[in-house]
Amino acid sequence: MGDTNQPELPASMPVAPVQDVLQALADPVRLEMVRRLAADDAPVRCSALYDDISKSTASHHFKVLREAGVTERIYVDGVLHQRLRRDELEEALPGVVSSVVSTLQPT
Amino acid sequence: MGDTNQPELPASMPVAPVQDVLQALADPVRLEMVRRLAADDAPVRCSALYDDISKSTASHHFKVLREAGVTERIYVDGVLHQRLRRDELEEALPGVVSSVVSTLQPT
DNA sequence: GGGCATGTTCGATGATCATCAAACTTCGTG
DNA sequence: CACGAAGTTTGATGATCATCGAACATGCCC
Repeated sequence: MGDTNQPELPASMPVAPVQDVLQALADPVRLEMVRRLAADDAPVRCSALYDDISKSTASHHFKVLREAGVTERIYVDGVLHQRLRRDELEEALPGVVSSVVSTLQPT
Repeated sequence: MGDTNQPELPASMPVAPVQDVLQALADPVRLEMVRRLAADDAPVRCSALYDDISKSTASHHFKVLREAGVTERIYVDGVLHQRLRRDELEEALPGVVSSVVSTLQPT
């Protein structure tokens, strides 16, 4: 019917308590994911968010980020993407995302 | 001579890379310590920064915070205190401390 | 429908880390 | 100087978590 053929996805979590958000960001792999998400400021294909780890590990990190309310999943042209929930995060923890994301990465 | 009889303490670390700061803050015990430090905005006696954990555990957490450049040790009247390095943190990661500290704690 | 690509879930394994008690250091005080 | 208070260090233990491969789910395309 009016079905756009986009698969249904569970509703996004609210942004979790600071503790959990910090924990989510405090992992190098996840921080890099968030950096890449922030760089585009648009939904990004999952596979573009990591290198050198297995799909299952990546999926695990997606889950952690999602359950902390940092990201959400959306379909774009039938392809799963991750989106950084900038506005919600800015409201819950003003300054944190931009600060964390804009810092130079140590070698 | 001009010696104030204050014991010497090693110089403070520079604020560590974001990764390490986040890791330091991403522990409930340490976050509570930082909250108490921020509440006073002045050096605080070590023993006033925690309850329900052993001295050795507390000392471990102090070390983590210190090595991330989040806190430093100073002597006040011959008594060891911890101080939150607000200014340095604000410069390195603007908004993070105030955001993290001012959030309501979940029960 | 069959095959392929892309993510997720599950179970197991190894590494990291929070925790503690005990021994040690250091300072202040009687 | 001996004692006590306050932190630190060390070594051990248990819990948490990042990682992987294998099996499963889902959507796309020929």
